[in-house]
Formats: sequence, structure tokens, C-alpha cells
Amino acid sequence: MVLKDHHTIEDIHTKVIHEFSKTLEMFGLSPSDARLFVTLYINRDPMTLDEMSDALGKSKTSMSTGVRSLVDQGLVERVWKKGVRKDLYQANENLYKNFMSSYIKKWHSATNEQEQSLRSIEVQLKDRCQEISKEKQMEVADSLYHRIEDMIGFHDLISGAFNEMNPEKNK
Amino acid sequence: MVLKDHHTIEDIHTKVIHEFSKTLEMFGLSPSDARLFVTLYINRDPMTLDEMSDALGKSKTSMSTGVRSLVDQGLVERVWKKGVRKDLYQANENLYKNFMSSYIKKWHSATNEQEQSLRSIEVQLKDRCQEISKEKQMEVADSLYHRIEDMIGFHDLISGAFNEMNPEKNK
DNA sequence: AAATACGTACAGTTTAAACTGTACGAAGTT
DNA sequence: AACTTCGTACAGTTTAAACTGTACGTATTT
Repeated sequence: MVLKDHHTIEDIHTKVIHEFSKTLEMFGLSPSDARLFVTLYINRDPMTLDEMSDALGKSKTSMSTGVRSLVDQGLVERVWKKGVRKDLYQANENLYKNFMSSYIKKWHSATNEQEQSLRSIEVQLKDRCQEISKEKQMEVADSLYHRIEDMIGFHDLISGAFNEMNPEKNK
Repeated sequence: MVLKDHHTIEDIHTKVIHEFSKTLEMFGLSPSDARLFVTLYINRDPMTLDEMSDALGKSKTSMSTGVRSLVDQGLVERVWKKGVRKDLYQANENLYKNFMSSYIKKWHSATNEQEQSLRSIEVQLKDRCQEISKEKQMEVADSLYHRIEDMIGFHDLISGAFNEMNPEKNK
């Protein structure tokens, strides 16, 4: 009976990992990165690459690249423990703050960047317009110009929307 | 010279498509769906599958599946024009309302669903707990229980954040 | 009714991502 | 200094997604 119970708790572990990973994938994590994070998060105590490898049944190499990706995203920290030679990694505690703020940051930098690109393309278009003679071409260029304007406006609205979504207030 | 100008406008078209697609990919569109949408959006006039196929250099089958995906997401509409036999598709005009509201809807339904799943797993865990005797197993189960609680709280916060992000106010 | 045009289902192919195992350099141990 | 242990670079493999071409059902035209 004890063995059966044990198996079921393992089962529940797996279910939780599977389910919560889906949410994290919506933040842009790859499925494997998401599972790795949830594993670390559930485990509480810092884990070594070998432990992660065991827990997920994937190679140590995968764990190495995966955990680096998570560290780069600021979701996991490398921690030290005296006497332990192996690298130890631990999931950051505050889920909401970590995921939301990195997510919002991602949107901000992306929309800003793309908005700048569109502005620069717009300038190129204006330059070309001066050399256009045909009526029909002018119409096409004009229509495109307005579309670019719309896109820039779109980026502004997105940027504004994410500005209002400040995760600090739920810190 | 006229030909060169023409080429450059084509070039600018391509650049715009490439750049704006990146933004739409952040809303969860696949790269190909994003390019297809931008093509339709820039073109203003409704397009046939063959026209899209020409514009993007992809097969008609790809256009067919791609445009269906866009229609399903409410981003593109099938329109009618008397005398035209082919199916015509047109990008919906209001970018912000369309993308934001479908995006927020996606987050809401996903977080709700996953929260429910976690609650049901939580119940399963409680059931199992009553059959646990060993001290050590109880600790593991208890820790997991608290983690699930944290995850549920996380989903609530996300849900709340997206609630405040109402696209209608910029309609 | 025969012929043509259209959209999509389906199977097969191409392309990209995830993953693995070997190998090697750096750090630690004996 | 020889021997382990550890993490990661790299090349090769597996797996999944995107895409294509053929084939077929439906609708339209002659």
C-alpha cells in the first residue's frame, strides 16, 4: 500500500509539472524549459544537474543548456552551498514578479525596437516617393505609408497597455 | 530608373512585412500566419488564395490552411464581391482591438482552465494524504500542497492583470 | 452533360528544433 | 603529478512542424 501511495504522489508531481508548464509556456518558455523550471520550483531545495537529469529523465547536457536559458531569463539562480562541489540551481520564489516583469520587459523592448524599425522604413519610403512620377505608384506608396502609420500607432497602444500592467503593486 | 524605384517599393513592402510580423508573432501567431496577415493588411483590398500565393511565394495549400487559421482567430474575414467566384479574404481593420482582445481572451481561458486543473489535482493530493503514514512522505506532500497553492495564486494574479487591460477603452 | 475552376484533404517531403553521447578543458582530490 | 569529477562544446540523431503536390468533391460555365 505504501508503495502504491508513493507512486501516486509521483503521479501527482508529474501532473502538476505538466499542467503548470502550460502556463509558463504562455510566457514564452519552451516546453522543456518550462518543465525544468517547474521541477526546480516544486523541489524548493537547490538541485544539481544530475538531480534534474534524474527527475526529468533527460540528458545532463539538456539540463545544462536548459538551466542556462532559465538563468539568462532571470528565473533561476545559481546558489552556493559550502562543501558541495557541483553547481546548484534554485528557482526564484516570487513567480508573479519574476514572470510578469520579465514578460512586460520583453514586450516593451520588442515593441520599441519594432516601432523604431518601422519609423526608419517610413523615412526610406518618403525618400523614394520624391522620385515617383506615375500616379498609380504614388497611390500604392501612399497607402503603404498610412499602413505604416497605423502599425506605429498599434505599437504605441501596446506599449501603453503594458505600462499600466505593473507587477510591483502585487509584490 | 522607374524599374529601380518599383523594385525599391517592393523591397520596402518586404521589410514592413518582415518587421511587423515579429510583433504579431508575439501575439502567438506562427511566423507564416503572421506574414500572411500582414500581407492582407497592407493590401487593403480583399485577396484571393492565388494572389496571396503569388505575393508570398508559397503554395496555395499553405494559403488555404493559413487563412483558415487567421479566420478562426477572428483576425481575417471572408468577404463577398458580386461577380467574383473565388473566395476573398480581408484583414480586419482595428489591429489593437482584434489582437489585444483575442490575446487577453486566450490568457483568461488558459489561466482559468489551468487553475481548475490544479485545484482538482490538489483534491487528489488531499485524498492521498489521508493514507500516508510516514513522516517523510507527509513532508513532501505538504510542501507540494503549498506549491500548488502558490501556483493557483499566480494564476489569479495573472487573470486580474489581464482584466485591467481592457482594449475596449481604446476602441 | 461535359468541361473548367476552385478549395481542401491527405500523404510525402523538407526544414528546424530538441535531445543525446562523446570528448575535452577546468577544477578538485589523492 | 596522476586520477576523478564536473560542466559544456560540438556533431550527429531523433522528433515535430511547415510546406508542397497530387487528387478529389463541389460549384460554375459552356
